[in-house]
Amino acid sequence: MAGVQKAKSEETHRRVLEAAIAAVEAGGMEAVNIRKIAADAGYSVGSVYKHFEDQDALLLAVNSVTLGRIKELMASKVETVDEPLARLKVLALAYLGFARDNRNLWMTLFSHQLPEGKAVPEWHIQENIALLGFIAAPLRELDPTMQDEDLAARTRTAFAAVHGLVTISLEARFVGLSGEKLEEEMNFLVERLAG
Amino acid sequence: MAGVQKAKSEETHRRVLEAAIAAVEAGGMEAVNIRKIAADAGYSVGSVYKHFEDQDALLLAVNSVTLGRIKELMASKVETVDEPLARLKVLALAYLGFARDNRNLWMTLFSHQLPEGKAVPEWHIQENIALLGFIAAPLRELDPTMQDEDLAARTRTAFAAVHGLVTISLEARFVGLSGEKLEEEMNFLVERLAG
DNA sequence: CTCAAAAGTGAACATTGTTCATTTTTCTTC
DNA sequence: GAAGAAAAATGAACAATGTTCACTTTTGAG
Repeated sequence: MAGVQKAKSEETHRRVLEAAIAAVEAGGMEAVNIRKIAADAGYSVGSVYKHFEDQDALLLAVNSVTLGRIKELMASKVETVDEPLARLKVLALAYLGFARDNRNLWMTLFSHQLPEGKAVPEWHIQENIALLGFIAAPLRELDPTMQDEDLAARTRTAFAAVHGLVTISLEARFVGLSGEKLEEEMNFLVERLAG
Repeated sequence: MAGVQKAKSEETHRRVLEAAIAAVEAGGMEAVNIRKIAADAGYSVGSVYKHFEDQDALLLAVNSVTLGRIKELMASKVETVDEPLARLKVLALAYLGFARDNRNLWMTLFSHQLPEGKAVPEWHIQENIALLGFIAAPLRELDPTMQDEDLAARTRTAFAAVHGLVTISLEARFVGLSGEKLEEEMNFLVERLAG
């Protein structure tokens, strides 16, 4: 009759996290209200704190899931294209597509900030850096002679540029480009940077 | 003996806004606590609300000042360089420099989000778009044959790419490039996009 | 069966954005 | 200058929400 505690603990963790993800999807970061999350998941407020140290930790967990989804999406795209430059374009468009289709998750991923003094945990930094691998590989293929250090810098630059275009396109403060035109600009950007 | 009301009103507005700017500079967006702002400015909470509809409006005012400073900085740089490509590089590095030197103001400018349903006021959108003019001009010089519509899109793309590089470099979640290497990448980015 | 540990609860507290009835100051009119 | 209206300023009170913790219930081990 052993294992009930473990199963219960895991289910609670999962259901709380799922409720938090659903809340973010529905209403963005601001919608993560501990009382609401607890009620949605079917527990009391106290139980949430048994599984997540505080609201920031919960949001970090949500962001970790989001990053996982992005990584999964990119992994599925990588296999479909051989030619390095074309692959980079597909990756960039996939990243853009994810942001468009999952606006709230994506914005939470990048706008949630830990309070001053609290450092981003190393495992989460690694999750982010892992994404860069998808970009580094084709860049390496395009220029095998590049030094490792330069490749690393160039990879970050390429990612950052694409990320910026996605960011600005979603910003209400700028009148973003929409639809096809945006995708054209994305292709232009990748071609100029990597071509 | 007239004009006292106007002067008082203006001074209160100014001092509240100054306190809010100081708070953001010192501790970021989260440091904007109405009670603290009121105390710092030397007024009661109620007075803050006589001049700013709510916290979002106050932050919007702070962001407007920040944008003004960025604009001023860019305007001062534009005059120093004739050659279009070099001017773009100077502008990009100035933008990066501002973000580094005014991290909290810069991050507040781009991470403060209005609650769902509240639209960014048109005057603030215009303030943002005004920045693009600095970029559009040299791009036009570099390619006078470009269609207006294409120039507008290319301008946004160039700005977005630079903005992305700045963003990522400030993100704790990524291990950003630092110092000289970052400036090298910025120059590379501008050259590839506009050169 | 008994007791310790883990899971779960929810009242209570602290912080903070916001409102509004009230007071104080300034302006206008006579 | 006096009186009333309008504006400026106040701060207590309310509501929402993150967090804690003493307590109850459930599970596991001996």
